[in-house]
Amino acid sequence: MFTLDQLTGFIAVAEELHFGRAAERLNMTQPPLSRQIQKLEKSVGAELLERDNRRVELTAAGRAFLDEARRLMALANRAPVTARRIASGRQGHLRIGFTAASGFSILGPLLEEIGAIVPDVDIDLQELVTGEQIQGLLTGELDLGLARPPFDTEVFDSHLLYRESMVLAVPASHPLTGLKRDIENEDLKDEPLIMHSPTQARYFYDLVVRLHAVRHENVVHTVSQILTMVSLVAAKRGVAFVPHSATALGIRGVSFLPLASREEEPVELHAIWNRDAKNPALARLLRDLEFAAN
Amino acid sequence: MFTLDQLTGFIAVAEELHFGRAAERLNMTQPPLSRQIQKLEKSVGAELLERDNRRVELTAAGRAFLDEARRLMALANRAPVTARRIASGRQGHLRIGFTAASGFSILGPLLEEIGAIVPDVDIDLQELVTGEQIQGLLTGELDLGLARPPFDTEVFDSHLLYRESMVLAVPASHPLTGLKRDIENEDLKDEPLIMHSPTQARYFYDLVVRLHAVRHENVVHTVSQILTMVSLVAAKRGVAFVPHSATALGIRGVSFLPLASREEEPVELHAIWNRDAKNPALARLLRDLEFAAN
DNA sequence: TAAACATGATGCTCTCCCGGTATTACTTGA
DNA sequence: TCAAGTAATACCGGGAGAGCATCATGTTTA
Repeated sequence: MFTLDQLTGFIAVAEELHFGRAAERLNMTQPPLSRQIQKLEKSVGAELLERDNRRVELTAAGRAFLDEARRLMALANRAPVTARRIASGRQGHLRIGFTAASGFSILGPLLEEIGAIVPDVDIDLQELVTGEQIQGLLTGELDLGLARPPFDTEVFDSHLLYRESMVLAVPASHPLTGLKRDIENEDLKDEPLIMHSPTQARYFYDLVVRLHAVRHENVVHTVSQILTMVSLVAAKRGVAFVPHSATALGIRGVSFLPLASREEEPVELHAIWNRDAKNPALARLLRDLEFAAN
Repeated sequence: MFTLDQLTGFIAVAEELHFGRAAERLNMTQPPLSRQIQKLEKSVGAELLERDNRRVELTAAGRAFLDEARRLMALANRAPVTARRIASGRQGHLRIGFTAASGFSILGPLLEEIGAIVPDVDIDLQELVTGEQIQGLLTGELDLGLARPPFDTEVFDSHLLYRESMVLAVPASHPLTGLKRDIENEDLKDEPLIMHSPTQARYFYDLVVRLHAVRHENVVHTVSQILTMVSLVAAKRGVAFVPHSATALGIRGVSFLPLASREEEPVELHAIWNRDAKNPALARLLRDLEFAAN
């Protein structure tokens, strides 16, 4: 097999058509360059340059090989650059999971910020519920999640992205829409309720139970996605507790009413990532976004 | 700059994810392989493999670099093969000039033969009159010509491809078409004649003058291309001496009549080439077609 | 819990390759 | 016929790379 040095030598000679000048260009003397070319020709198995003591010219095989040699050197020069860019996180792939609700609030601005920080990193987006995101982060299929607590802080680092209030979604014609004050738990004691799934949407379930003293006998549906909830409200199946960002969903026939609550903005959205993830693009992103661990 | 050996080593380790087995595959021992990888990483400027004492795995940069390394090695392996094929004449370019008339006779079968002998050689065809072909062969813009004598046998080698008779082209309604015998020079003493150019079509000019005692006062046009001649005959401008292959042109309104002649098939077509042409594809073609020099 | 094992890294030595200097061989032009 | 130019060759010295022996460290096993 030939060496890249031999290729460099050959390219120089092919361009200069003169061993002495080519050697000068390569900061070496002529004899070793002659030998380089001889070895190259031997390993290629074809005469590349025709040379008598007066002139040097390319053979047909040499012209073709010159093309290949140039391509080879270009590739050889580019490969380390690419590798370094990936190692430094300026280039590469980033797989981001997000919940449907976050898609309507923080996702857009966040992606814009990411695009400004690492413009050459390809972003793969996947809409996934929190549980699926956790799974993906564990198996390495995901680099970053936009999800809700709780998660194992032994395994994951996180950064609070966003807080918002909880609001009550009601059918547009509902009597409560006439109320001039925040909704109290008492106002809902006879309302049919569309409730979060205690397994699939445990975060909301726990939050609503804790803050709003849900009467379980009022629950008419149990669902896991905010979008489904709002659709059911629009269909007049009942009322539902949803995060404020759900107002951006733009579904007709639904009104959103403020809730009286002990906590101002109890709904949290976190960016979470595997503590020992290896993706350099993630590392750079976290650094530049100043998502200090935890 | 890294070496191709380092790339080979890296590819082996990346595929085995085990230095010992990779070294075995490369017929070497493990320590120099470890050092190869270290040097490669240093020259690339990025960590490509993450290795503790138990496992080896690729970094993100390593995965990308592996792709590039494979491409590089594939190119490096292919380049000499291509060069050898071109040097042996099995691959490459062949530029062939031909006269319009030969395009209707020998060119098709010849190209078929060439395609069978050197299927991977690209053939560039150019229709050129003999003089232009000679020029092209001298400057190296052409490898092979299909042309008529004379040419300088000091510079060119040649091979007689084809002989044919001369025939007389006359308008379809012409009185001579009634004749039941070959045309004699005497029959043409009052016929308007479309004649070959003594400069541009010197071969035909000389031939016709020598064999058919042209009366110059009968010449109504002087043209250089057979196709033009036959068109003028069709337009009833006169009669013309053309090679027999002109009957294949398929122009309406023209009849071709046999000529009495001292020579059976006086019109020659030669393959000619520059004696010291360098194109290996030409050398192989001439060898395989058994076009012994001259 | 300690010993054996597995595996990548390191130290050392030897050989071979590569580059430099000096010289040769050959061609060309004055 | 000689001078100049240019690629090839001879010879030598330094450095890179391969192998062997060994180390460091983490895992498995008794």
